[in-house]
Amino acid sequence: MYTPGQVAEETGFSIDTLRYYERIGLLERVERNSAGQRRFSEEDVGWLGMVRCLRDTGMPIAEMLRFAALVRDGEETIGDRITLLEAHDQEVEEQIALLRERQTAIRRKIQYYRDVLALRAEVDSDPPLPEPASHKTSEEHASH
Amino acid sequence: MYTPGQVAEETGFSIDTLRYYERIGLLERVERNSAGQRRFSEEDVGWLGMVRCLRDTGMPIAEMLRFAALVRDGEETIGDRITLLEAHDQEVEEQIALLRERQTAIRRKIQYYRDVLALRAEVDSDPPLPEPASHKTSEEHASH
DNA sequence: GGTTGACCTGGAGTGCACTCCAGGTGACAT
DNA sequence: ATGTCACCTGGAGTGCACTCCAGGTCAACC
Repeated sequence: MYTPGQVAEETGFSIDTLRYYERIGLLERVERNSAGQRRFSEEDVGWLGMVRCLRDTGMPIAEMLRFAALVRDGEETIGDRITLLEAHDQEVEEQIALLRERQTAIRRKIQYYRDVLALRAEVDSDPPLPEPASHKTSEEHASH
Repeated sequence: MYTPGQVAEETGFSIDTLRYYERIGLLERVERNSAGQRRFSEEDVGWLGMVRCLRDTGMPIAEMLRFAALVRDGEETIGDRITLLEAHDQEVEEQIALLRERQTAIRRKIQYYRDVLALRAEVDSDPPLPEPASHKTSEEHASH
């Protein structure tokens, strides 16, 4: 049995968020002690671990609620749970791929800036080089 | 010169979003034709490509505005731009690492569900196996 | 017996990033 | 002339996921 503070500590959700999750039904009615304070079970904490995974991977709350409903409805929904999680896994895969792609572009940009600096340093240290006619370098972001 | 519709098409930002970006200064005052309609330059579109990278990798608008300000302030800010982008690149790296980690946990869960199904199929086909005393498998999510 | 400190409730407020709307303009096709 | 289409403006509204608040309850320590 864990106090709200302990669970907040362990799961990284704030106490307010835990209450919020209970209110909207993402967390099943948590037990209380005699004073009406929440006492989270091991199972609650385990479920919150799952919620954390799903949330950190961008699953909207509405879908987590659907998943929670499946879990509540017992073993006969395991097939559906697999389907749901696999679809989500696929989305995570795509998220990562997009991130990597964008990251590559950002790194190219960084390299571009580095090149500009290097070039400037070179020009500053050398006496003016013989330069081809036109100028006006039209700056960067024709990026691709 | 591109019409708003074309830019929306190319960059994936809605026309409303383009207007919004201009309003808040993320996009510099876009040129207009005689009728007051926007005509985006090649440079605008290039910049929007950068904005897309940053946005897709989770950079908040406030920070994109800081970056935009650096770009506006000319070449002497290139060092700062590199610093900013490198910090962001680092964050993207961490994002991806977290995503991968959570994904692994989700996949473990999927596998767990698969095992449950497999086990059930086995039990259903065989006659009841000799089973140790206690029951009530306390269900899943003590995940790890 | 008084003061922390951790918790409770219902409900209101926040921040972010858009998104929508009403009412209007100008260019072009039928 | 009459649509209709793509665009314009300022401002209001939306959706999501929290986060905060006022006022209150217990238990425990000084």
